[in-house]
Amino acid sequence: MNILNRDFYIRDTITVSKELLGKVLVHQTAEYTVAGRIVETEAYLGPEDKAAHSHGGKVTPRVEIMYSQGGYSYIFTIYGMYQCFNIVTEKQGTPQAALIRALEPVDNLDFMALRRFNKPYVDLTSKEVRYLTNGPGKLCIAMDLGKAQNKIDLCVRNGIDDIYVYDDGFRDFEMEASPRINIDYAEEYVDKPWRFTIKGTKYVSRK
DNA sequence: CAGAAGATCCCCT
DNA sequence: GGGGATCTTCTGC
Repeated sequence: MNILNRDFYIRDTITVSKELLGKVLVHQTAEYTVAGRIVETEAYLGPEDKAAHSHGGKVTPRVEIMYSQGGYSYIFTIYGMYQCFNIVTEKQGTPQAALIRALEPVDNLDFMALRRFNKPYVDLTSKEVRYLTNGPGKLCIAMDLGKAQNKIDLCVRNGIDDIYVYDDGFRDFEMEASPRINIDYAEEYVDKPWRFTIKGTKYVSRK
C-alpha cells in the first residue's frame, strides 16, 4: 500500500488537487477504519484567490493551519451545521489547500450508512447509496471527520486517530475541470476551472 | 457583544 | 431548483 507522503502534498495546489483524484482517503482509529475513493476536488490558491479563506493573506485561528507545510488536514464548519475536509498543500507559508468534495465509498459501507441514514448498507435505496458521500458535508458525516480531526498530519501515523491517502494504482478514468461550487463572491476567481472530477462517476456532488 | 455571511444539505415541489 | 435550517467565525463598534 503506497501512502502519499510529504513530497506529494508540498507541490503546487492544482497538481495536487488533480492527482488526488482516484486515490483512497482513509480515516482509522482503534474502533474503526473507513475509506473512500476521491472523485471530486477543488483547489484554493490563497492568498491571491478571493474564494480561499486565506485570501489577502488573512491569518485567523481558523485558517492558520493553511499556512503550514502540505499534508495537514484543514476541517472547518460551514453554514453552522456541516464540516468540510481539506488537505493543506504547498510549502510552509503558502496558504493553499485542496477541498475534498466527493468520494466513492470503498471500505466500511455499513459504518457510512449508519452514520448517514441510521440503517445498514443493504437497506439503503439506490438514491441513498448515491448520496452517501457525494458532497463535502456528506462525506465528513460518513467518514466521521470533524473538529477532532482538524490539523492532523496525513504523512505521520499517530496510531490513535489517523487520516491518510493511499494510491492503489487506480488510473482507469478521465479527468474533467470546471468552475468551483458556491463561491459567487469571489469576483474574477468565480470562473477559474479549479474543480476537478472523475468523468462519468455517479458519486460527484453535481454534474 | 451584536450582526452578518457562509467552500452545504435536505425536503418539498 | 428553491428555500429554510442552524451556528461558527469574523468583523466592527
